[in-house]
Amino acid sequence: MRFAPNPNGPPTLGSARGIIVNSEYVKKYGGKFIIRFDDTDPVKKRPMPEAYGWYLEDCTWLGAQPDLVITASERVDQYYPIAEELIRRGGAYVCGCAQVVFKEHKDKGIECEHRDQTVEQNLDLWRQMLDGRMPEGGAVLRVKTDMHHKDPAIRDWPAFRIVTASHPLVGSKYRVWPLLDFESAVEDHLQGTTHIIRGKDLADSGSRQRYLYGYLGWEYPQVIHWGRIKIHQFGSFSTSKLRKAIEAGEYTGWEDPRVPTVRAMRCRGIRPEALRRFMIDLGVGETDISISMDSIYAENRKIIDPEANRRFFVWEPVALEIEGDVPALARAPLHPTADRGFREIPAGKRLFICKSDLAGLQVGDNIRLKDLCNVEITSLEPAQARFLGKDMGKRTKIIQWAPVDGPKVRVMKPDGMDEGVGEAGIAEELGKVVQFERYGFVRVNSVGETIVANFAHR
RNA sequence: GCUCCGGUAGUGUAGCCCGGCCAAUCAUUUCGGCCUUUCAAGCCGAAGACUCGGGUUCAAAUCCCGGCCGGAGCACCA
Repeated sequence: MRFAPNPNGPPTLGSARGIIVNSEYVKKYGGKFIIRFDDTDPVKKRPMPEAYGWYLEDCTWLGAQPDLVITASERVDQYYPIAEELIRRGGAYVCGCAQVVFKEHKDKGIECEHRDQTVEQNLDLWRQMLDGRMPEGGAVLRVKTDMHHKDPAIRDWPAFRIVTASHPLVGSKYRVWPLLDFESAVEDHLQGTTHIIRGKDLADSGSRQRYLYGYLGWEYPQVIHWGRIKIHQFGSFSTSKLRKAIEAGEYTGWEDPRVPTVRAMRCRGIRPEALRRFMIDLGVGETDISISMDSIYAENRKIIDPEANRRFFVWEPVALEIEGDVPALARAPLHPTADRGFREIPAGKRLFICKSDLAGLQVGDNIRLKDLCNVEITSLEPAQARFLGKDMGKRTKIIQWAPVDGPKVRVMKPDGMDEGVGEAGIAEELGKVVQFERYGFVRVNSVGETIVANFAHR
């Protein structure tokens, strides 16, 4: 099995599906999981040098360590002898038609004059392509299929073209570059690929590539196609679009919580196992699907809920003055069910509560400040209350609070940000996932003057 | 225009190949209830689907034909 990305950005959730499902089949049935970088276009889909490493990192994080990593751009000279053999067997010809001309021939099912060239003529022209006597755009090497094939998409397809631009990885080492159908077909054979899962946008590739396999006497792998995947919360996205948006400064980078990359998920505290379960559950259907992050979040919650410590965070804080014997210190459990000890939070007569909580209160209401005490609201503006006692008593509304000298906390969310004050202990959770009570799960990303956390989900 | 591929609850998914055990699985979602020092989690319950029309058959989600709807390919992109 293989996963064959173009490294023009880091893996997205769409890539994650390919990585996870392919590697899962290998885990289940044996075989090898290969990452193959299809980076044979130095211009239109120009690869990004950093992205190669990003793929490997994210694969490992996703629990899909590849058995082999190959990079097409470093192997182009291995493709040339195969092209030559193909020409010798009469399976390909050098076509000098202008693009628009050939397009018309294709649509009408007309064979061009280059198709009848002899093997010797083709070999000579091929060498001219290789050694620079042929200009860029001057000719392509075409695989002979059938110009009367009922599906125009299959008719004599191009296998190599001349590109003089420098490649980010191998520079100007090659001037004749293979196109995907050729490169992919040859590598699949070279690596002994038995099963391919790929997007249904490549469904016609099989028909094209079978001609090549036929000329060379190779056996074509089993293929499954799957539909497009869309995510409600992110809409449709493409790596190149994201890249533009990031370069334009719309996002802080590839790890921005608003972006559907694997690394952004990691920085939000989404666990690889949650992604794996989700992607495996999706299966390999051919239907286009439009999924919701909710399912991923639900999987993730099952994993992190038992592990995440609880902390107080008050967004849009407003001060509440309390009259009476408010304890100076609160002892709150780090986790509601697991026996993990307590955290101590300084309290006192002046505390922060959420503006939205205050908005739901009326004078005379009794509320519980969680793990601290009960109070009765005596005034709304300014917010004032009276200490009632430390005991819980009968059921009352329970809200969280924060000390007035607590650290500033900023939570970056997929759809904005929240700012407020939290308990000092949050700083101890750097890099970890915690639950801000009555708010949601976050990953603490940086600790400084302001603590910055990325929102995972509720 | 030519070609190919799909269509099960709001969203995914199982079942379809090899027709009956399907008054259709599981998850998510939404809504109730229980529990609870979080509007979390957990537990209990409810809601909600075979695209339509023909045909074959004792019997169709499953097989056949047609319509409708959706997606993809027809690049010197991947």
